[in-house]
Amino acid sequence: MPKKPACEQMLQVLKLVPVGRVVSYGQLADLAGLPGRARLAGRCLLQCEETVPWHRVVRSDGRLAFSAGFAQFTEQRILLTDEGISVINGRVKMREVVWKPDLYTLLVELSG
DNA sequence: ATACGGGCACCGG
DNA sequence: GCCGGTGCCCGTA
Repeated sequence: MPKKPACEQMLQVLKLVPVGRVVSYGQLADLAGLPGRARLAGRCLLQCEETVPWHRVVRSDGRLAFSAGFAQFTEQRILLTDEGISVINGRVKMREVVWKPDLYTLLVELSG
């Protein structure tokens, strides 16, 4: 795994999250080799300039990070719904939609 | 048992 | 210090 700036590595991982699946901020950080940096993951998405599936990132308990009533909350709900992920009471059912990547495959994809 | 929602500790930038 | 696109504990229903 080549050494890269933290945000870039997390965005790399994020791009691999398949349609219809989600990851938590902490999971994204973990997979990027930055355990315990959940909030950093959120910051990366905020500052991110390229196009990434930001809507596939939610809190570890399934709640959307944005507060209900904010435009981005609605946007995320719509994007997720379009992918077949139902958002009820501002949260998704992690048991059903969380991404569980095969770590070996992930490593290969990040390397080459 | 399970879901909802409030609240606060955590940890960089 | 201050401030988050967090995590997770805990009381309720």
